[in-house]
Amino acid sequence: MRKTHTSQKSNKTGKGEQTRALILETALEMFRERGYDESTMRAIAQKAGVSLGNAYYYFRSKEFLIQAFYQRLHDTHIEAALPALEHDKTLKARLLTAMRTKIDTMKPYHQFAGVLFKTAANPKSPLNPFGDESDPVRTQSIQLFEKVLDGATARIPKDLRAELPYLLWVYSMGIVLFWIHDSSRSHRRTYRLIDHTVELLDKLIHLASNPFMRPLRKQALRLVDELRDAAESLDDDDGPGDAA
Amino acid sequence: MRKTHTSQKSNKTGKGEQTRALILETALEMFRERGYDESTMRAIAQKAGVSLGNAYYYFRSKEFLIQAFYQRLHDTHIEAALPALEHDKTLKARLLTAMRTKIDTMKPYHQFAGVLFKTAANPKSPLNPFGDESDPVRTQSIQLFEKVLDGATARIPKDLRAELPYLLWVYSMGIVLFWIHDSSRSHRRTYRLIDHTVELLDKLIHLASNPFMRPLRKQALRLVDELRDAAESLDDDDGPGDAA
DNA sequence: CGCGCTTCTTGAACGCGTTCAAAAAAGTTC
DNA sequence: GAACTTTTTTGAACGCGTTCAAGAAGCGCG
Repeated sequence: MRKTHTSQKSNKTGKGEQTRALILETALEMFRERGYDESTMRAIAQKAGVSLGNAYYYFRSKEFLIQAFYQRLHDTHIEAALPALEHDKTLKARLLTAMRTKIDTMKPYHQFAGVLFKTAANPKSPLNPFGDESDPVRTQSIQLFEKVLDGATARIPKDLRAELPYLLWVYSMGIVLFWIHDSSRSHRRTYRLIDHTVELLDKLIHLASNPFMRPLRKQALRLVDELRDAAESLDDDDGPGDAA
Repeated sequence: MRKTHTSQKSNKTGKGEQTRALILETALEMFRERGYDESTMRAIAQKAGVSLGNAYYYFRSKEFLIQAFYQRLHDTHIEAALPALEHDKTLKARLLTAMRTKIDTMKPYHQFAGVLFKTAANPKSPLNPFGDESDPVRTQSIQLFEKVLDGATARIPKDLRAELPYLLWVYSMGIVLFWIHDSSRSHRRTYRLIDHTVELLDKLIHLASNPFMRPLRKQALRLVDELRDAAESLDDDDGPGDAA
């Protein structure tokens, strides 16, 4: 896996890596244009000008192609969200921006997303958002909400503040789940849902920040911790997994 | 689809219905013993002593077999929950019983359930719990929580009370989702989660019932209504669906 | 019985994701 | 260059879910 210094002879980034990138780009393009089911491995390979087996040499399964797509989608979202967030100062506004740009970004892939989350719900799938394979994307997503909170003026107790990025990420996954099922024009239902839930969340966060609510808040946060712990130990199962 | 009156000549419930039942029972048994992936349509057909095509004559796809399994599971849960509920009077105790018996019932099918909810998360799947095909099971499930609430002594405002059965059903789906991912011994993590969430829910319900909370509660309930509306109109899509 | 009609049953066939032994290409060492 | 190893590439093959044209079985009616 050592890279051959700086490949001087040509602009290649390693022969294999080039093929890998070719296949990936071809696949992503095909997903966008034809959707998931139509983008068969054979079709992708053919369009990329490689053999079927070769595609499998670089991507263990079709799901790993989706995983790459997932990452790409997230990167695009970050690029859209960060600049937009600079204008917003209140927690509510910042949350709204983060969520709206998220849906904006995903919009072109609505039909494809259905498949994405179908497989994502499978505990054994590499796309499972709580699983190991999704760790990079998940971490980055949570970091985005970290930033959403950091730039906001709201005063939030430490205990809640610590868990909030994670909680907001889970919330965002719920919104995406709704969006997948949303067949209304321009997904207006999802945008409306975002408006309403963000407003409610804003109120809830302030309510939960009230000293009066401390005991209930503590209990709820303990629960969240437990959930998170559990979500993180999905590995040691009896199943054969995907280690071919 | 008209039923041929009362079939007088024999104890058959229609020739076809017999074959259908045979295939279904064989499939359910195989699911239990071998899990989902191992129970291929070919294997099911062979074990049932019919041809492969014949299985497809009665079940449009493999997923429709799971749908039947789903219904069966629910029936078993009802049978276990109703008697047990007679001993419990408080809301907390009744909720606990309902949820614990739910997991008890599903326990033998843990590995299988993973697949079940993988496909259930697909909007196009007949197993989608919000979709039309799941209507009977969903309605019955909500009715169970209706009964859970009816037998409880807690005083709950009308608006909340009206939505609560649905909300508790959604909650129960969340628990099941957790359970699917839970690989701890005897699923103790899930049981612990139930204990904690039920206690929290109990407190939340009482908190939300406080006149003080009326405005926030109203807003939240409006949101729930909207969510429910949206969830119920998933049909008119552009996709080809499964009408083949 | 023969005829027509519906219901039921069959097995071959298709395209899919995936696997694999083997060949080709590239890299390494003398 | 030759010999060897490693990386890359290939295409046939497998088992799967699903489809379909064709036939068999059941049934009412003359």
